[in-house]
Amino acid sequence: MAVTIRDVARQAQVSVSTVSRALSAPGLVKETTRQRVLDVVAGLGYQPNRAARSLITGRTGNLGIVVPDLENPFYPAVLRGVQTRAGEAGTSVFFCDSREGPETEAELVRTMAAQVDGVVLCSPLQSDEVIAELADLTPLVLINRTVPGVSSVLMDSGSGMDQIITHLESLGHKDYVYLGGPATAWSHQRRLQGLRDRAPMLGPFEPNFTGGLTAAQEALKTGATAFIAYNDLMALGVLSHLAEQNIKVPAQISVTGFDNIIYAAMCSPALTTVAMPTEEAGKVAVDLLAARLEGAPPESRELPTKLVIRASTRNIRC
Amino acid sequence: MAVTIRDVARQAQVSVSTVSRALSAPGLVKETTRQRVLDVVAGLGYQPNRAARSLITGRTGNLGIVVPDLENPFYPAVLRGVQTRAGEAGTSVFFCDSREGPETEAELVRTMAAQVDGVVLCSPLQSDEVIAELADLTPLVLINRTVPGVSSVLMDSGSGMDQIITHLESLGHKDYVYLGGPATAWSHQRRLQGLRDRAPMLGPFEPNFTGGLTAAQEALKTGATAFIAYNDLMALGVLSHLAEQNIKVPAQISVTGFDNIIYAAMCSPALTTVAMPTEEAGKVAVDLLAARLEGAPPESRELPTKLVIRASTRNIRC
DNA sequence: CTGAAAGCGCTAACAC
DNA sequence: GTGTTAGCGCTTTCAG
Repeated sequence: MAVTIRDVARQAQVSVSTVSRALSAPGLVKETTRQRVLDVVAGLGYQPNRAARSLITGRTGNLGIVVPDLENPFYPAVLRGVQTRAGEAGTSVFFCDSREGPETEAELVRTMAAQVDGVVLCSPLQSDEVIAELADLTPLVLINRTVPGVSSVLMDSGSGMDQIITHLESLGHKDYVYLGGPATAWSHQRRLQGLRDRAPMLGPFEPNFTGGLTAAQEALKTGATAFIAYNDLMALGVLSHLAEQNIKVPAQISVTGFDNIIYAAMCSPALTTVAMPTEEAGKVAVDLLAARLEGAPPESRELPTKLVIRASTRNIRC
Repeated sequence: MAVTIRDVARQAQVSVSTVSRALSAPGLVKETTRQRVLDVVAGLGYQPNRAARSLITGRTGNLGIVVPDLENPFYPAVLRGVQTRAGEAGTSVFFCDSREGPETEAELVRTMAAQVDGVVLCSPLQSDEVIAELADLTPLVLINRTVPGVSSVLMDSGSGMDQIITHLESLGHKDYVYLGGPATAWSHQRRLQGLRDRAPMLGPFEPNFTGGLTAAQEALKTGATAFIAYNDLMALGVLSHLAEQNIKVPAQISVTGFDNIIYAAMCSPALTTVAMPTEEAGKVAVDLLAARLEGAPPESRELPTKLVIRASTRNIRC
């Protein structure tokens, strides 16, 4: 059997409560005794039993995150941020991939709720009602989605779209088209708002490579000189289809994405895209969750985005 | 406060032990009472408190996985497999990214050990000794690594290398070079074995895009007609460098990778590579872990790999 | 087949 | 400052 708090107490010649206090409320115990306890703890390699602790405190010291698609590098990046910040606080993170399934998403949160102190929900596809219900079950922080009364961290998609269009127009493009993502995705709606009817929207398409393949076909029919993809994965699909059709990017058509996933810099031509503060968003989400656990009211934070100009966009006159 | 087993017992007019049995040892209770209990459970929405349960059983019902680099799509794929199989068993999974840091890796396993029933360790860079020590701490399953006395699931890298070379030679290549990965990586060693000195090795290089950039530079000096990259990420870097140098792939040089990450099909030219049964490996790892928990001895399983021929390799005479 | 009771390891009143 | 004690919610003997 593992070493328990009693073993430590016995060897340090104090009571179990003193050991407990020395460990979790250092201020309440005399420095010398505390040191003695700590020495014994180190000597015995004592590790408090989390189950016992959480049984009594009601806290698990864990947090959960559910993402819609781990194959989209956008989410691993968020995950890293969450892990980093959570790790600093000694919190472990449960992870789940909902595979773009709204019901799965809700189900996963419900399952997690029982064993975490709170969950981070990335780009949920659920209705506001369901999300509000989930937030009722466990402290919730949304990423890229707002629901009244629920904390969230947003990445400014609207401004990102604005930056893309400004860039495109500065290159002389007048005829561009937006290749839309899932209608229920908050990011998509925000990008649409940023578009302000300055370009027609096609779609919705699946927010992945395959979706981009399809989107490119439709977009070609419009005669537009620039394609604005909902995200990088889709843009990669667009690039691939255009390459296959022997259409030169950016000579004939300019293409932009969203997210700045690592492959955006690796493909050719390298993709002009909007960088999202993914890792930062993960960290902020953990902070917001921590605040909620301390009793703070729900809060929303919006992080800035920034256009990254690479090789997939070019002056129309060239 | 949440509903407890006592609430259920009271309402179902049975003792708590009967409720407990109805839930976790259905055979020990009369069918009719069991049904009554189950009805009450459903009605009240009772969920057993995991902390209390694990305090007494010593099991957490969780498992952990640590991967070296979540940005390499290879690992999200493994993660998915793990999640899928674990989910079927009602097990949750803790996740951690060691960012290619051997000490971090060990530290993460130690931290996890306290709160999981076992951990899956992907492509560890640690020494056999450290891994054996970790395996002593908690049931361990290795992916892409063998250590005596520890369960592992392997993907047949040697055969993959063999398939690549056979393919290359069938295309008339005689002069090819292997761009090596981290010397401590088991996969790298296995690939080297598969090479059987039929080609020189360069490197080691970092197993990522940047590493590929560097590797391509060195490889070009050799005058080889085909570059075999340690993995796809590296191959992507190679492709990128060659494109930049205006060297045509596969017309002038053929390039192959390993892993068949999703981007291998998305880049241009699409990459000839060795498909790894990543998701399957994740599932098998969970199975092996479950077996160990049941008291089975350590076991190793090797999964087959398969060459996927795409557009980055071509007959040397074309 | 079912119930009573004894803890699992820890924290948090409550005393001193 | 420190010790004593009563549980947290559950499983598991042990009786019946």
